[in-house]
Amino acid sequence: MTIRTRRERERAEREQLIVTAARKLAESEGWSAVTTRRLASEVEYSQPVLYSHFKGRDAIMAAVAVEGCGELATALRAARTAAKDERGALAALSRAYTDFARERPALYDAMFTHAVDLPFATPEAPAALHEAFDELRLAVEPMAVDGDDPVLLTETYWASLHGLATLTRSDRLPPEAHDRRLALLIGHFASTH
Amino acid sequence: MTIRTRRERERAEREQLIVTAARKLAESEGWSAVTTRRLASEVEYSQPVLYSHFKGRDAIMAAVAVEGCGELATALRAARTAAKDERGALAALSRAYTDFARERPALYDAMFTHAVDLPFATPEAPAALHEAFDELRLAVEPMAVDGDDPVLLTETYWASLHGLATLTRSDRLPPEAHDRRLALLIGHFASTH
DNA sequence: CGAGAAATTCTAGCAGCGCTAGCGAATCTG
DNA sequence: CAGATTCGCTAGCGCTGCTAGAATTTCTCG
Repeated sequence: MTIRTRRERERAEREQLIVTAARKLAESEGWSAVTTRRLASEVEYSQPVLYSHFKGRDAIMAAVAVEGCGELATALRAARTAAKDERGALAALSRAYTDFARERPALYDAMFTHAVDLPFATPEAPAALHEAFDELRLAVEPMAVDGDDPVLLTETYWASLHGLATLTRSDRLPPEAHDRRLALLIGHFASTH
Repeated sequence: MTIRTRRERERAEREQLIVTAARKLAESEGWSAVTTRRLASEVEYSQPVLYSHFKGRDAIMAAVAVEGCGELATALRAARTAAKDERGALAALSRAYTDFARERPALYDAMFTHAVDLPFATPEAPAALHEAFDELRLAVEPMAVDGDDPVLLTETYWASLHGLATLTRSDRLPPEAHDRRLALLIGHFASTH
């Protein structure tokens, strides 16, 4: 029994090793550099070992994405709770969100750009994902007026942040005006505050 | 001279054939199905012919993207000019934009999601791209208040539409509430109209 | 302790990818 | 019609994700 648990623990550790290596490699050289061969050599195992942990390359990306959601949630919470009023909280959270996307592009892509078969807008979605969305909701909710559905409003605001983050990072929007676009967005969503 | 022009015309026709085939293939089976071998067989030439027209696979995607921009501009113009007032124009254009992304996902990805080395936010950007952005601007501009920079406001609104389109299409936002999210967005950007 | 069973990891390989060198055929020039 | 030039082809390189089956290690039990 103890042997079984030890082996299971070692297996879990190796799985974490793989996810960490994949993430590190993606962050430093982009997802195109994360090949199964390269990743296998990085963790000092052979290729097929990866497939005993994950269904395929995409499943590894999904695991990295879930990790990223947890960190995004943490970053958003820190920004939100440090602000002194509701509008300040929304501004700080928005800044934290787009900073996260800019500074960890590979992680962000795995989470929100790359096609990945994670359940999202359902209860079965990973807890970390719900946490990140809840942080958004806590900052956006206070801006709701009269009949606004808070969840729908949060989804809409999230989409705006996501659009700004992705279009700016791919140079489809000039980066130097990012702050002013963010201010415009906040201005329109928090006009009554 | 006439021989030269004839050959140039034939070359241009073949190039268009490639772009059209690439687009068709991408729309029906996704970009992952657009391999150089498959595309070559589709146009009934050998692989290396593609490389005499385009630098590589990405350049073919870029050509498809430019075509897509032209069609998006057309769709946006039709929606905008058919509306009877400014707010209606913004609503119609927004709907047309997200419809375009939903109905032509591969085309939309080539234009705005896939990393592609097209000049975007510069004067050297393809004319079709400027046309599409101008359509957005013409609909958004009337919503600007006092000191708002119309271009920045357009960029911000575009980002919001882009975020809604991409997150909805990848099932990261529940599709059935798309209309209500769009209404919320318009409500916040056109609050004074 | 040591042989058989079971679990695990590795080697080797498949089919397909983007891309290119270099040869043969078709076309144009004088 | 011969020589030069352009053109498109065949063949191949190094890579990809993924997997079958052999080989090795680990555990079980007489």
